[in-house]
Amino acid sequence: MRSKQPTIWDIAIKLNVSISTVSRALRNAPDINPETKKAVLDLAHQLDYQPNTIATSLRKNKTDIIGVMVPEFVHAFFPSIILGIQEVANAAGYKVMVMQSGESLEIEKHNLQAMVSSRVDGLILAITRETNDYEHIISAQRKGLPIVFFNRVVDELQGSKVMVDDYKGAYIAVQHLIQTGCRRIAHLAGPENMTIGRNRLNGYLDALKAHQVPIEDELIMHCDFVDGRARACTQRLLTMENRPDALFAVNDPTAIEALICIRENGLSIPDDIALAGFSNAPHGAFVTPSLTSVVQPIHEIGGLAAQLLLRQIKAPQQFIPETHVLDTTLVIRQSTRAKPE
Amino acid sequence: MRSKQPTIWDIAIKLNVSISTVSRALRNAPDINPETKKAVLDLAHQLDYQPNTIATSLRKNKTDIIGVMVPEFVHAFFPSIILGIQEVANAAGYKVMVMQSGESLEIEKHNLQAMVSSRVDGLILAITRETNDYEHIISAQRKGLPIVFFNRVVDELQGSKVMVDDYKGAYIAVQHLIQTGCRRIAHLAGPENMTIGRNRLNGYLDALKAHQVPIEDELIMHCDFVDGRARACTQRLLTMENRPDALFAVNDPTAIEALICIRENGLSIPDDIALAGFSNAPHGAFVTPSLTSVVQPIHEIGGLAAQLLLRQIKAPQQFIPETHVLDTTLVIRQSTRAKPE
DNA sequence: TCTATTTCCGATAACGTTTCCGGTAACGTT
DNA sequence: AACGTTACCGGAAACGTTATCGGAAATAGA
Repeated sequence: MRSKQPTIWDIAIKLNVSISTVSRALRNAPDINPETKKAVLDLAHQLDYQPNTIATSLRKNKTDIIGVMVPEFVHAFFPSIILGIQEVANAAGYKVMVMQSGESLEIEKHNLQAMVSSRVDGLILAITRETNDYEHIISAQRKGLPIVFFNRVVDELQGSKVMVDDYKGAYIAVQHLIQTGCRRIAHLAGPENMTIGRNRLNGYLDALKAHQVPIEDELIMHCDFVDGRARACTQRLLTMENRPDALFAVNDPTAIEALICIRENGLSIPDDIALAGFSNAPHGAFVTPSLTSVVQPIHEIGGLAAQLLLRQIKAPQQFIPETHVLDTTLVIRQSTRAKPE
Repeated sequence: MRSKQPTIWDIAIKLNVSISTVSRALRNAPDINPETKKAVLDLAHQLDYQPNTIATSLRKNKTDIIGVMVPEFVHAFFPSIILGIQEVANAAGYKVMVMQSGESLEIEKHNLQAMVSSRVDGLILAITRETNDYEHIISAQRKGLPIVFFNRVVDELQGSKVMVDDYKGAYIAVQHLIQTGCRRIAHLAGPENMTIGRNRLNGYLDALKAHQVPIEDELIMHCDFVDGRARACTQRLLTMENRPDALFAVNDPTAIEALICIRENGLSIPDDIALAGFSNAPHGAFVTPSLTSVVQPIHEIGGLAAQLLLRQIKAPQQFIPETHVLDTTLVIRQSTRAKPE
């Protein structure tokens, strides 16, 4: 029963002109009589004609679609970034196709293939936490697919990258913990193969060194963004003979898991244990105690990534990869002690 | 510099066979010599050949893509549903294209056009809060596009619908407030043109009636899902001469706005004012006090919607629209008083 | 009046697939 | 020896556009 959609053929026949003329009218080409153009447009509107972008894409060899793949989007972080991407992409006449890898390398590979097969004009990508083999990505790049990486960035891949100053963010967060009197500061860390994890760890380490706080390896727990692991790690930390008096979490979801665990153990924040996160979302403001966190310009990340990608799409030959590092700042809330003066 | 991607032509020439043969090999058709098939597949793999789905879509007149449009996805509600959609869609060999309307009718229209133009095989849609004209949707349906509606559902449109038992959810939430001693219960309501808003309002009203609690019109505030309005409404309620002793919010984001407002006014929850929401997300568990809320089977909504859509796609002629109403239950947390015995 | 230019339009070949319709060769059956 | 079957393959049309090319008519320039 599916009624077929009208094509330029239908319009051409009804108006007794050629499909060339119809095509010209629809994509307002210069050499056409204003009257016939109007006739075509009127009929098109009357038939509720919608151009078949598939045919156009095949012919023009471009889809005007940019793909976005993120590990997940149930936390607000990636959705907010996608918002930023969509704004600049739509403004430039591009559509956005969103996929999620679910933190699975296999799905990432599969989705990437699908993107390549659908001939997206470019891709904005945050890799999986388990992505340690980059052949599928490099293969796509070899095919000429422009890719911009963000958030989860890795040295082995080349291409434009958008990241934030993870090192500085971690440094100032840990410094703040030290300055408010904490001495045994644990770190719920991210994956070490990713720049984001390494930089935050380094910021943590250097802040400790700079303030002559001894580094203890058993206080560094790798949670690696996997759900539930932060809770287990926190539990281990809390039952140590010499309990830490502060936690610095690699991101907010990790911090919130820790917060719940601490609360369940009947300890108070920040009196027994202070807690700082790395902001993925505005939600940290709503938990109690509200979360001290490093904030990053989320919206800007998406917009910038899209801009870089569009630039590369439009001039692929003279394009030189750029790495942008956006600034981070600390927002002090209730989960850390007030600065003593 | 963009290297062109290999086509079945390249394979055919290198192997000295026709493109028909290559095509047969790639989509393992029956009548082909196993040896030539192997040769084709080997070369395809070696060239890293990826079929051009655009050409396939044009030829086969279907894209194997289902579109999803939601009002927003920075809150966890819609992303969770999309997760459910993706699972069943991917399992059935479909890709999912996600768009958001940003609660704007204009963007909804534009995106819908884009979906129609890209010839998605079907659409799962939650309309905007300001969508009161349905011509664009009906027009798409006339073109034969199968559409399944969810969450934001409206009587004027026909097609399969997936919703939850809003009436019952609201009823039991308000009943619980009454049974824990609340007498002046305000409602932060949703838009009245949407079934979801009406049903929750009716549940609220009927619960009051059933327990002989007088209905006061000035306690019903229409926040209509717009950011910030719940806060203003709550503020108005709190400064009334005769302050309500409970709030029932149409959803959790609304409830959380109210919670913050109440907290800022120095009032305590649930002692001064009890608060209940309608669960869009698991986040209600993390705020303090944790939020009493009506829970709905979020994941199931997406999966069911996708199933209904796929069924309609595969047998459009003998398809009869179905409306599914999923069950809701109440989770009692700290934002309402404990049941008195 | 004749040529040169402009204005508008049609025919047609692509784009990369799938699919229908044949066609050849090898084989088995009478 | 003639025929029907089978197994495999190629040709070519089609999907709905865009873009190139050339041609006819109208206009301009001399």
